[in-house]
Amino acid sequence: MIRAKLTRHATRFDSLEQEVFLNLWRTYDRLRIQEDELFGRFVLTPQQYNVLRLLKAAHPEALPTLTLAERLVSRAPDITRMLDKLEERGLVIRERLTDNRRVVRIGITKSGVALLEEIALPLQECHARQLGHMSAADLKQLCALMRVARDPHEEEESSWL
Amino acid sequence: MIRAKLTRHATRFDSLEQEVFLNLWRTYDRLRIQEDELFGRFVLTPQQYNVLRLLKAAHPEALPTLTLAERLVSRAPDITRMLDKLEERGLVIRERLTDNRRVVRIGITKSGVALLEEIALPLQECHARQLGHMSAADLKQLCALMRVARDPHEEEESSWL
DNA sequence: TCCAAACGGTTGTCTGGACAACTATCGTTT
DNA sequence: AAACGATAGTTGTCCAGACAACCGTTTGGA
Repeated sequence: MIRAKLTRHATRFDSLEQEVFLNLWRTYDRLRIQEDELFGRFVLTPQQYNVLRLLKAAHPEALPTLTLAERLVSRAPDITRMLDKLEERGLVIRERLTDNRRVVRIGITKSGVALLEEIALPLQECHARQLGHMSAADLKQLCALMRVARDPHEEEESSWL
Repeated sequence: MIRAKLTRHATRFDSLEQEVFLNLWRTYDRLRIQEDELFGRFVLTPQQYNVLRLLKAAHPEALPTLTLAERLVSRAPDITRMLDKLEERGLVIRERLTDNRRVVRIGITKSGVALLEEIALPLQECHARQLGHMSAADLKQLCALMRVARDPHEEEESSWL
């Protein structure tokens, strides 16, 4: 019996940790397909949506470029060009401060907010399709376990959410 | 009290489902940074490593290109070019079957196997760094919950692992 | 037996992500 | 006040991921 268990892990995964990571990757990938399809309809990448979401949360404040980049769910070395595209579409505005001309503050525009509102409902439906089959208790526990999992990999209280 | 709870979710997430998905994304991203660094040292992407892993598991059998693509953790429309690169480096070989000339079978080479063996130990260390702080029980539960989460999004028994 | 559809991969092309090198601005030192 | 380093973004360049169009091969009828 012990043998059987060992064999199972030995053949498919090198370790329990690897199993978790591959499960995480797979799960993320499967769920992401849904999101991609949704955001694709609005010509947005998930990261771009995240930028807008954060800016709306900060609204009517504007955020410095790099502060914004730090708060994103996923790392974004490409933040400048992402903002270029959002600015071209009139979803955000850049303003260079007068007291410190190095800083560029980013704010969400009216049409940015409008786009978010347009997305809100279909996004909720998307979330329901993704995870609607799970109980609230399971969802909470899943959150909790993932928080434990990545805890050592977060620098002190980074506010990515 | 109820108000406070509602407010918390209302401001940061639109729903519990969204919270789970963003947690998943974030957790995947944080842990992936470690893997990327590791595979980068061997000039491999995680997907390329996955290809080699699957081929080694199938060894000495060879797998048709698209069968291989299906089994990958993450979707790979780019499978041809990925295999091009692995072939150039002599890590895999392609052979066109004589009885059905449409099919290209992919096999891992000796030096492919050798590379995997070289990676094995540092990879284990990487996994330990990623998730070594969690108990086996928590890891198992995390796996179980993720399996439930993506269950409806898997076509019948896809063998990605 | 000949043609259309299906299969199995490949290629063209575009976009996004990654890292490093660079510019402009500011604060501080001497 | 010139010079150094630190800060805040930007740009150059390359590679991976995505989708669609394509090509050679096989198969299953008419």
